[in-house]
Order: sequence, then C-alpha cells, then structure tokens
Amino acid sequence: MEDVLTISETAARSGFSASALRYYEREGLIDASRTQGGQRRFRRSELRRLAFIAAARHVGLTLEEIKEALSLLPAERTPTKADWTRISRSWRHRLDDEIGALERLRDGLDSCIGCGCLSLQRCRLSNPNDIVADRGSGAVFLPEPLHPPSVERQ
Amino acid sequence: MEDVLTISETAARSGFSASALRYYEREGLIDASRTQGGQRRFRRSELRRLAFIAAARHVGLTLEEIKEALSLLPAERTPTKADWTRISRSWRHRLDDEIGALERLRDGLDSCIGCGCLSLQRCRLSNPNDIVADRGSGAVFLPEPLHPPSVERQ
DNA sequence: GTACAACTTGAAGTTGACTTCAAGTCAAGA
DNA sequence: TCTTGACTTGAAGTCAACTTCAAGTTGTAC
Repeated sequence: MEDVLTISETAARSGFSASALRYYEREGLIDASRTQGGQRRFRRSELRRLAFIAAARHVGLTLEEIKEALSLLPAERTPTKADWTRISRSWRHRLDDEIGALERLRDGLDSCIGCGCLSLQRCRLSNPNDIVADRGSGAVFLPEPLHPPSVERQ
Repeated sequence: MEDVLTISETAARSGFSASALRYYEREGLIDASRTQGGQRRFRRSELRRLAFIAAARHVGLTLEEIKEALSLLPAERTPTKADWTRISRSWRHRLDDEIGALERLRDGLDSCIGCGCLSLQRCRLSNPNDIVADRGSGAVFLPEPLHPPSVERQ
C-alpha cells in the first residue's frame, strides 16, 4: 500500500466520482499534491475529509457550509477525533429542526385531509403564512421553506 | 368582486409570483382564459388548484409529480373536497418516510459523535452503503439519498 | 520503446423551478 | 383622448453541484 492515492483510487474509496473530487479540489474543500507530470495524488488523510463531506452532504449542508466547517479544523496539526466530533455536533440540532418541521407539516396535513378544505383562506398547509386570511392570528405554520425551491418573493 | 382575476390579483391571493403563474400555465398545471387583448384571466377555481400546488410543493413534490396528481382530478365536473383529499392522502406516507430517514440519520449521527470515528471503513454516517467495508453486513444505513443532489455515479 | 489506460485542462452542458429582461401592447381612470 | 400601470412574449439568466466533452499528456506494464 502506497501512502498516496490516485484520483481513481480515491474515488473508489470515498464513493465520490473523480469529477466531483476535481470539483472539490477546485473549490478548496480538499487538497492534493501533484506528480512531476501534473497528476493528482491524494494523501490518505483526505479520505477522512471526504468522509466528513459525505456525512455533511447527507445531513443537507451545502458545500459552502461544509467548507466553512472544515476551515475550523486546526491547520497546524492533524485533526483528532475530538476535532471532527466538535464540528459535526451542530448537525444534531439541524436534524432535529428538520424533523420538527416535517412533523408539523404532517400533522397539519392530517387536519387538512380531515376537513378536505385545502382552502387558501383557512388551510395552513397551503397557506403557511396566512397571507390572505386573518392577519390577527400570529400562528405561522412553517416559518421557513422546507424544500429550497419553493418560495417566491413579490 | 368579479368572477375572474388578473394575474396580479391571482398572484396576491395565491402567494405565487406572476412569473411563476405564467410558468405554471406554460407547463400545464393551471389554466387561464384570455381577454380580447390577450391578457390572462384566472377563474377562482384556479386558486384551489394553486393551493394544492403550494401544499404539494411544501411536501416536496416536483412540478412533474404535481402535474400528474392534478391529472387525476375529474375533468367533467368541479372537483369536490373528496377529490382533493384523495389525491393528497399519499403525502402522508411520503412525509412519514422522510421523517423516518432523518431520524435514522440523526441516531446514526449520535453514535458517530459518540465514537468520533467518521471513518470510511466503519462509520455508516459517511459510508451509508458500506462501500469499502465488510460487505457481509447487509445493514444499509440510508437506502437512498435524503437530499437530491448528493449521489454520484462513479 | 510502445501501447494504452488513466490522467490533465478549460469550457460547456445538465437539472428544476423559476426570474429577469427588453420591447412592445392593453385596460382603465381622469 | 391621454396617460400610465399592468400586462404580453420569447429569450436568456440564475442557482448548486456537479457531469460531459474534446483534445492533449502521463504513467506503467510488457
């Protein structure tokens, strides 16, 4: 076993595609040295970074957020288990929030199905912010969009 | 109150932007008649369709799926409450599945933070399919990607 | 030394769900 | 009638996270 890996070896071991690895390197999420001929060689420690990236992606973080998280790792020494644990601890809250939002949506759906309304005036499911209806009720069903591309301004 | 609405009235009442309404019409999700001059006029019943679309978007359906769902509505008569209820009932399962996936992820995260591993060989959080590790263990942590843009084909 | 798979680059393409733009037309109040 | 805001269209732009492509270079097994 050599102590550096080619891009295809790294791809096979990390589960990312080679083009994704090139993209991550270009974006500054991972690092690679080069051969004299210019080919990438990845240190094994990059596999751990990639594992972190994979996990963070599963949690729903954007690459920008992941990059920021990775920048919190110590530069002068090899990150320890405790370092990795520290920067991933906040995911727990994020997941709890996401689960909570989905549960509120599901419960709202139950009542909507019960009444069959789907009314813009009354149904919180389709009108989370009570845009049209009674503005006195402060109840906001979904404080922010659950799925990224679903909110419009105007 | 007139019985048809302009695009900006419809936008205000539905919460969608005017450009989104044009887009939905072009994609065949909603319908509009025209004035002699060519301007759109929306029947009030379209507001209910739009309420459905808004709710379905919150549940995470794509426009394509929503279009398919809407095509199940009866064409020859005005949809009843029961019609709307019927086609939105399946959302419940979808939400349950999504919630379940997130909960499994959260619980996996807890054990990962506990051990601090984040190892490609051992950690199911970053290596959901056990690509590198022991292939004997049939346990698959996340059977499919939770967040759309996170899977690559080799 | 040769073959050939694996690698390199920059540029362009992909996806979904819109938004923005430019240039022109319509509707309605005074 | 005039004005002006609302409306129309098609085309192009946006976003993230990559993938695909073309054309050329490198590494290595024989």
